[in-house]
Amino acid sequence: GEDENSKGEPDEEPLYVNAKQYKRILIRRKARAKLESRIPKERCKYLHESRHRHAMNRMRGEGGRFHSAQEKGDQAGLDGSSMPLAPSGGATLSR
Amino acid sequence: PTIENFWPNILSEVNSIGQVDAKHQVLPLARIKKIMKLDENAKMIAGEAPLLFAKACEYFIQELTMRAWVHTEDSRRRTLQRSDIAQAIANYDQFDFLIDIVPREEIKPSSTTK
Amino acid sequence: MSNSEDSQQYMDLIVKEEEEMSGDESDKQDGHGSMLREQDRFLPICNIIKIMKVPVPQNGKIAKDARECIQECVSEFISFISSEAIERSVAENRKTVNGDDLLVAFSNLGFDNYVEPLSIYLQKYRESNKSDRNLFMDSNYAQNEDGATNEAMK
DNA sequence: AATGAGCACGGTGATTGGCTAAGAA
DNA sequence: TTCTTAGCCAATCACCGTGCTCATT
Repeated sequence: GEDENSKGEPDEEPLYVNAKQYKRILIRRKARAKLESRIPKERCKYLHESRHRHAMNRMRGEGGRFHSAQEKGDQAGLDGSSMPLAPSGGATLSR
Repeated sequence: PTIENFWPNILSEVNSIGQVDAKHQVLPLARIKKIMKLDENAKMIAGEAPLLFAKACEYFIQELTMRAWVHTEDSRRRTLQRSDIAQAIANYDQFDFLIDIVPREEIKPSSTTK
Repeated sequence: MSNSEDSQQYMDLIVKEEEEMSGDESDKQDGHGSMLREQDRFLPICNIIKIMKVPVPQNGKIAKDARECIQECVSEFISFISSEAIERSVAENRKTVNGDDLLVAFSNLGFDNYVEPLSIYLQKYRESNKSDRNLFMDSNYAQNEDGATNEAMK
């Protein structure tokens, strides 16, 4: 059952853990504390600047998905060679 | 696919393996070794150690995810979230070593800790 | 006559120091020791997701928080077991942590379920390596099934 | 002899964001 | 109901694996 401490402050109740792991948990706590200063406090938005730029510059379909290489330069208007992609009409999404 | 069948299935799975393909692993061995090397007491590491960890991590991820998904279904959701993992850790004493990584306070739903 | 053209050289070197920083703003180095990146502390998130999807039904989703949570748990899992295994190898005056140290560590820390599958996996890995070596070395001598080396060689 | 650390190199799969349905609230 | 968010695509390039030398046992 619950054991309420005589003090009106629920500071820390005894937390029981796996007896086989208890000692190692304490050792790991100290090891992580030593590395704490080298660990950034929060996760960054992306890992690599180059891959971020790559994703931003990539060709995208109508639904925001990445699309096969069509042309890198977004300036269209060369001669009207037909592209076998994007048949007009119909539904846009499919699972 | 239930929890009581998990380890028996793993056992029959390893038994059916013919030759161990150390080449194409799901988890990169170099990264596992790097994490091991973060320990200041680590000096030399045998080549079989990262390979064993690669398999062990697969089992660990699957079991933890499976036990967390139970709580996802209990809450009638279709998306596994962090609180489900916190619940799974709190309900299995083999996961006690994660008590600092995912503290007990993170358990959102109404349920008395036992 | 003193000159003043040297400074250009330093400029080039400094410019050449093109470092890619992942974060947007200000974390470069803190105190003593280089900052650890996520690539050094965690396994790739994409591989983690692949494994997580195995026990989850096909139409199930996985939140971003949950992925990163598992990612952190796996790193602690490795460090936790490693710490025990390394201590055992040091206690036996060995500099190298081997697979058997890990198996003992799994057992001592209460991961009894892991021991048997990993033992079988380790055994199969070792005999796979031996058979590969025997084939490449010299195919003059026949090999034994149980892996015991022929002792009648002189 | 056997085996791992530390390097350089080349091949390759992890990384990556916009849109919108799926679903948490 | 409202509004947050995870899956969906595939091309680059950082990193993983490999093969070498050298050290240790």
